[in-house]
Amino acid sequence: MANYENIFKKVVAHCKEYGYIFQSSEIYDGLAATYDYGPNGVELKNNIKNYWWKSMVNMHENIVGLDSAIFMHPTTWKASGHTDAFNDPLIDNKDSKKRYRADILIEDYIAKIEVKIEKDCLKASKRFGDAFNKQKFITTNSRVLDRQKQIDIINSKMNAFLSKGNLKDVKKLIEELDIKCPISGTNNWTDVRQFNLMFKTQIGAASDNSSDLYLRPETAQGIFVNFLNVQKTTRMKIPFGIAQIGKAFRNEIIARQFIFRMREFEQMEMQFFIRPGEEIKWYKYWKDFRMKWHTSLGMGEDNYRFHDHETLAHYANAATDIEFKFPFGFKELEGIHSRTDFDLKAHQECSGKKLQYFDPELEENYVPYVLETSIGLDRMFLAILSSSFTEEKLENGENRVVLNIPPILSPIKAAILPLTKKDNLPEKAREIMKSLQIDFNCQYEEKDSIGKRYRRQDAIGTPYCITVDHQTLKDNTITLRDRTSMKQERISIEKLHSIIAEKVNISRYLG
RNA sequence: GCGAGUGUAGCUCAGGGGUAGAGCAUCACCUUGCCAAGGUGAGGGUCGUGGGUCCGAAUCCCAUCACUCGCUCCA
Repeated sequence: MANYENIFKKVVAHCKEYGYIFQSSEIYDGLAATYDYGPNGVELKNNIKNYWWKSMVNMHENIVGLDSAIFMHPTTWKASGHTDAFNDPLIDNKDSKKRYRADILIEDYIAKIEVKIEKDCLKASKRFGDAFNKQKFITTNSRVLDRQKQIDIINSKMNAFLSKGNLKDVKKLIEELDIKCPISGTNNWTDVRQFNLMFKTQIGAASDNSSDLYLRPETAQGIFVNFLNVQKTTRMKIPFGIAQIGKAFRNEIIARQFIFRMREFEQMEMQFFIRPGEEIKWYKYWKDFRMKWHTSLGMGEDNYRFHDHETLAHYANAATDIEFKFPFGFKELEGIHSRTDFDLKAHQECSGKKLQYFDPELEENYVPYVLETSIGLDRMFLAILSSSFTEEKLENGENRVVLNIPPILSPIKAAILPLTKKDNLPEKAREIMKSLQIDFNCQYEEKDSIGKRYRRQDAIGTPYCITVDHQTLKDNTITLRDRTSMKQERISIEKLHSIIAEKVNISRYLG
């Protein structure tokens, strides 16, 4: 485990040293869990986006793209359930230092009373034997009725306090019920505090007549509210999908582990609209398809696994995660959720606009069901970097650090290196650079020894190094060095373009 | 928010009351020319910030800020 942490630290340091990721606002001591993508980072990120977009949008006739705004009408979040579900009242026990959701503490207390009722029933059924009628017992037995009354009172009090945001009374209720911390066994509680997991901001420059807005906590809702716009303008027929890449914001209580969990992050989402009743078929299809996308990159099939959810979110009836083996263990990389018609129905109710589809085959109107695939772009970035980071011991005893990034995703595809700075080699090298850079991101370097330049390119994951030497001037050949094997091959300049193109050709991966 | 740890050069770190250090990196010149480490020279730091103790603080004390890790949350 210590070794894993070590590798993770090295990856983080490597990201900074080679221009992949910087701490945000570093000159002001940084901002917690916020990071900037440097020159190589932004290239890798764009390449990941492109690889996803190609596979999801361009290669599916029935999936189209969208880029919806980060600002949305506040009612959106009412409809999606985020305004309620993203608001957690939290309370700490001062003795055990444990933090709990205040409402769950109370609910657990209620659950205990319910267990008592069950026990009463059990006892009674033994006593009455076959004549026992549970329904009748519950509605008539005075002890059960008392317990039920207690539950109802607690529930209504809690709901009243929570909906009014009356946190002091929530604490009072916990104290009245003498709810104790399961760890410390004491009722030494802090005040209840509200954690709003959505970022709030205002629209309108004058603060007195501005209205509250939220930064979107997921991109999906922009797709749902545009469902009809997209369907009508593209004349899509169900089943069809809408894909979107964009930033989302969550005020996580803790945001840690480098770019794995940030408050500002980027998602690549696709919502697939289907006939009600066909969700399991499509759930299976997308599970399979998305896993194939991941393994197509060749980063090792053992590094991925599914984690099916047992408890489901308020909108889902089936859910799985694709987990990746990060340096700190298997963690969620992508989610595939069967979201039923929860979202569209909720928007239909909140907006008063019909969000239905007329199915010509079935000759009926319905609110489509939705199958979602949602992958964290930053997590994908971290997955690629942490799995491609390699420290090697070479035969001559030297160490080499190389990023074995899948070539199609590498920020730089080829480095063009004149062996020396003289004898017209730089001019020749720049000539080659010109012929390649329109199709491939290339880098020219003439500083330092050739070995040093190779290692620098290894460290940023450049798949090919092209070295121009004196022989090049005579016969138009160069040496082509492969990043992973370090093998060199003498080839003619005319062949260069097709060799690189073959290596980074997307159909090699997704074909 | 609580607990622990860390802040010294671009990076990795040493120094623990008496003139601010090393390696790597950077820049210049020379040398070499296919796998990071040749030579000479140069630049770069109010030792996270503020206060205190002291003749004197990077060093001791107090406060504060930031980051890292752990706990609570995670659609």
